[in-house]
Amino acid sequence: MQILIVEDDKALSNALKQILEDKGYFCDAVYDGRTAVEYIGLKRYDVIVLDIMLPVLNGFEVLSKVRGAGIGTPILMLTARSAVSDKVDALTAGADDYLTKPFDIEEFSARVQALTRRRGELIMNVLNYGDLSLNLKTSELMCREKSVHLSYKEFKVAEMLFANPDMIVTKEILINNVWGADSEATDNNVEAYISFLRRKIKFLDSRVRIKNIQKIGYKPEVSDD
Amino acid sequence: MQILIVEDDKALSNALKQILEDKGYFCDAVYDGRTAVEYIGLKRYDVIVLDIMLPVLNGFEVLSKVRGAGIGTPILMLTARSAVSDKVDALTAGADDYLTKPFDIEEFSARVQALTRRRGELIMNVLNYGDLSLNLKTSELMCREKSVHLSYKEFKVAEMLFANPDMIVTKEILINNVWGADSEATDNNVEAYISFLRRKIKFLDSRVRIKNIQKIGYKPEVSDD
DNA sequence: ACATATTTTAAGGTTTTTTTCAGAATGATA
DNA sequence: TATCATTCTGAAAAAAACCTTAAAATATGT
Repeated sequence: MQILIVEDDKALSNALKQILEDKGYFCDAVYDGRTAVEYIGLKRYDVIVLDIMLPVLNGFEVLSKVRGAGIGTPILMLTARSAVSDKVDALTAGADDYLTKPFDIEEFSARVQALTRRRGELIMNVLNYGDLSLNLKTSELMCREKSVHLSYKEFKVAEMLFANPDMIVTKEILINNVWGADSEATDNNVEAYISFLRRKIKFLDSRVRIKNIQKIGYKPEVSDD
Repeated sequence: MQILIVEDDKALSNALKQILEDKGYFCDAVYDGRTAVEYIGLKRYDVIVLDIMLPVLNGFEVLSKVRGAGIGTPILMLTARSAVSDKVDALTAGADDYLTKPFDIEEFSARVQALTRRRGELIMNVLNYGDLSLNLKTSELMCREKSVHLSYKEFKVAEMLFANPDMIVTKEILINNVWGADSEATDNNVEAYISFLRRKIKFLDSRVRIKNIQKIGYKPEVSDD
């Protein structure tokens, strides 16, 4: 398990490194945003621990570059004060979890460990796709500043699509997973919900699109414009 | 099962080796393109995992040497970033599957496993013929940079032709497989679809042609010019 | 029970796919 | 070469799949 620690306070950085290495993780530590982006481009990490206050590029800038490059590595953000707006910013910017300084060591390892669970059974708070992030706890769909609430079924459909971005999700699969295998739901139900989701994604000014491949199914993609 | 890992990032290489050996595969790891070609010439592998960015010879060059030597070992390409053109290149150059870095471990093993299924029941994501490759999931037909979407029936016809490039596929077989044995479809339906396909293949500037043998059927071939 | 939010249903519109058909082109045969 | 059968192709019609929206029906919370 490879972890990147991005934290300019060297004392803290060393401490975190120590803690994680004791748990058997392999860690790289960097001390500014630009170097972090370089490292992330070069090597595959399982988790990135990212401070917000950083020289050169700050945490949010790093985050948006990373997500912008289509890299979905789980990110644990370290926010200085407990300012609510920072937490919210971190999550809307595509982080998977955040922790407010000062924090408890046990708390810290627990969060990292949660993020290293292999995907699928990963306990994530947030599911990222493109510039969108779906908060799995609150059903909020966010893109940069904006955010909308998804209804239960909208949420389930979005989760299906964004959790398996490589595969094309058929209407049948959606019906089975969202409405239930023995339901009466028709293709039109799915179509209606895809339409609802598209409207909300458009409202968020996201670059994500839900593409239809006739007779096969739906698949999310990131558009160019 | 013998697997060759061609990846110059030693950390990643070791990780992949570990993963595959845990699953019971025997792995060799090499760190540059030339050595890879040597190994492949010497020993028979069941799957080759091939990075694109490599010292001495890059992934594409290795791929074309291997295929040029008439070696058909399934190849899983690792492309950095999700640059679409790289994916397309990998597939058109004769790879059997690709994976975008960074990737999920489960995803990786699943792909390798898919490629080690004994041929015939091989689960392929892509069907190659000449300079064309047909994405079996998305119904995209690609040739170098370009790519077009095939409709359901176009796709089925193309699949029939390219999956059995040695045999001449009769109209009857096509009708049975694409339209269904009890359908009303006439020979002209087949002719129309062959025409659609030819137009799209021409649009892609491919060297593949669909040849007609009077009163018998159709067969794909690679033209000289 | 009321207001609010969610889900279902249905109808009309749009787009894509498929079929049809007629004329042109090609190939086989005498 | 003339004739006939087969195949090719483009345009248009028909069908199917999909999208969107509004309104009706349900569900949920206060």
